[in-house]
Amino acid sequence: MAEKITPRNQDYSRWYTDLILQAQLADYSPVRGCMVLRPYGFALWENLKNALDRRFKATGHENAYFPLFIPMSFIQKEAQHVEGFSPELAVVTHGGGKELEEPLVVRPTSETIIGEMYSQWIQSYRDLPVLINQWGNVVRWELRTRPFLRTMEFLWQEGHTAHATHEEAEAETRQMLEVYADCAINEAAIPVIPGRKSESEKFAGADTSYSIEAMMGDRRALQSATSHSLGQNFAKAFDIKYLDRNNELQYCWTTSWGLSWRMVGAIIMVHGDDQGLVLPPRLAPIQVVAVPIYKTDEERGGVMGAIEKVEAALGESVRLKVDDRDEYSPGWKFNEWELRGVPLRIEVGPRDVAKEQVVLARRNRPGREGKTFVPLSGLASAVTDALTVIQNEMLQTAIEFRDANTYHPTDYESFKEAVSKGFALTWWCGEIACEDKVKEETKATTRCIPFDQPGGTGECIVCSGVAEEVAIFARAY
RNA sequence: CGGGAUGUAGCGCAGUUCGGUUAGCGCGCACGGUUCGGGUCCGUGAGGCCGCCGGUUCAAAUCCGGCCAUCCCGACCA
Repeated sequence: MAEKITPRNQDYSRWYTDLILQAQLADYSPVRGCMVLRPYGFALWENLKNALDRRFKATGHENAYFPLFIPMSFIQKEAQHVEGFSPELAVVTHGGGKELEEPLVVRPTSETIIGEMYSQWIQSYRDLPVLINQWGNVVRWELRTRPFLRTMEFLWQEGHTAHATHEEAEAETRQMLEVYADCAINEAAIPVIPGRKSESEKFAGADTSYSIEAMMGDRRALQSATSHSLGQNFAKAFDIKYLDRNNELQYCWTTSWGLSWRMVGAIIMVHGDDQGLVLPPRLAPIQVVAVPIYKTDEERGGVMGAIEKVEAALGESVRLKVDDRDEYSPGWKFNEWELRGVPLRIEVGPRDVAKEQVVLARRNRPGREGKTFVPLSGLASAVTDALTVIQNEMLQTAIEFRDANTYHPTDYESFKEAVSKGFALTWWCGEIACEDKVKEETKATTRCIPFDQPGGTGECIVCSGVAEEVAIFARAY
């Protein structure tokens, strides 16, 4: 753990992997492109998962589980879908020592097998809507991988719903994007921009795709979650039909929406600094770490007594860890817990015991600035207040960073400069040709067409044609 | 799949040019002591198919051939 973290301005991507490995979120595995999620990383993912799951339940969804294996023929039923996913499928051709009659695909996503089941479960308008979510893993044969951001196997959730009308499906799609945005902003302290994907960027098989887009610490964009309005594409491919009130057979309208452990990567890159992780209090596996400081046995007794009072005062209200390891010095522990991103540290030394106080040190304000003295008597509320303050400050800092690096270019030259150093929010005519030109010349792509639009029309930044909407262009992960 | 690089202790590396006793160093690990309000210091010790297979040689981490793996840069991507 004594290794140094590569500074961000020296090599951002090494900084990123240094943090993941040294903070023990994850490790590389013997399998190329697959990572091991270590307990600390899993705890972070679990907290995110619980925060999302609460919201899913609150909006009427239930969890279920569908098979890992999907018959090859299922994938081929929806034309766009097969075209989009074929290059990255893992396929099982043998089982039990025999060649399979039909190869099985390891799911890259589950629209097809869930669609197949929905076609059996749905008969009547009375069966609708069907609102199911699945927590699981999927596999996509990626050529270049990075921990959390792009791994061959990843953990995620995928919601799949079926509705009687287009309007209802569209409302569901938008609602779930809102859920993601709310979770990103209020749990992960990541400001995200919700919007619509361009035609070229949308999900294989969707009518319309929506996403939330976030700016990372290197000013590149990360698509943090997506929600798709699938129209009747999958309903027609899988024969998902119902009888309406007039006894007429109708195809369902379906949706799907997903968020993966990629969000953990976003948390790292949005909040982390050169000392290590900075985790938002609401999701941090350890919210508060208490570090005792002493020299003699006598001091130890007094300090540990005070630590017990800290534990009693905080009770179950926060996720507290007491670092009573004897083999490390306090300074060593400070550095380690800062590396691991614990939002709030409590220091208790002999001087504090004498004054019946403790030191609170806030992770998001390094050094002396983030340290305050708090009397033991009012500790519980001081700690919960501090956690709230940290959560809010982290979001505020991230908003300011994003806004400071978002440009509104009005000519192509300044546009090119803008996407080389941040987000460009500007008029776009909607033509793929313009997107392609931008991509070729700058490596930037349209991230989304934000819901928040200025109105009116403008000149497309690329071709100067009439544009009715503004889009975010950026280099993306 | 194209271009570049690297495989030596758990991790990071030196040694390979020009073959030669017992393969080193730092960190980490174990033990003892010392220290403890911002990564203490000292001592002792454990730990190695030198990526794999083959060849040359009295002798290979070192030379030759093949293979494998990983990383970086490009084309595709939650």
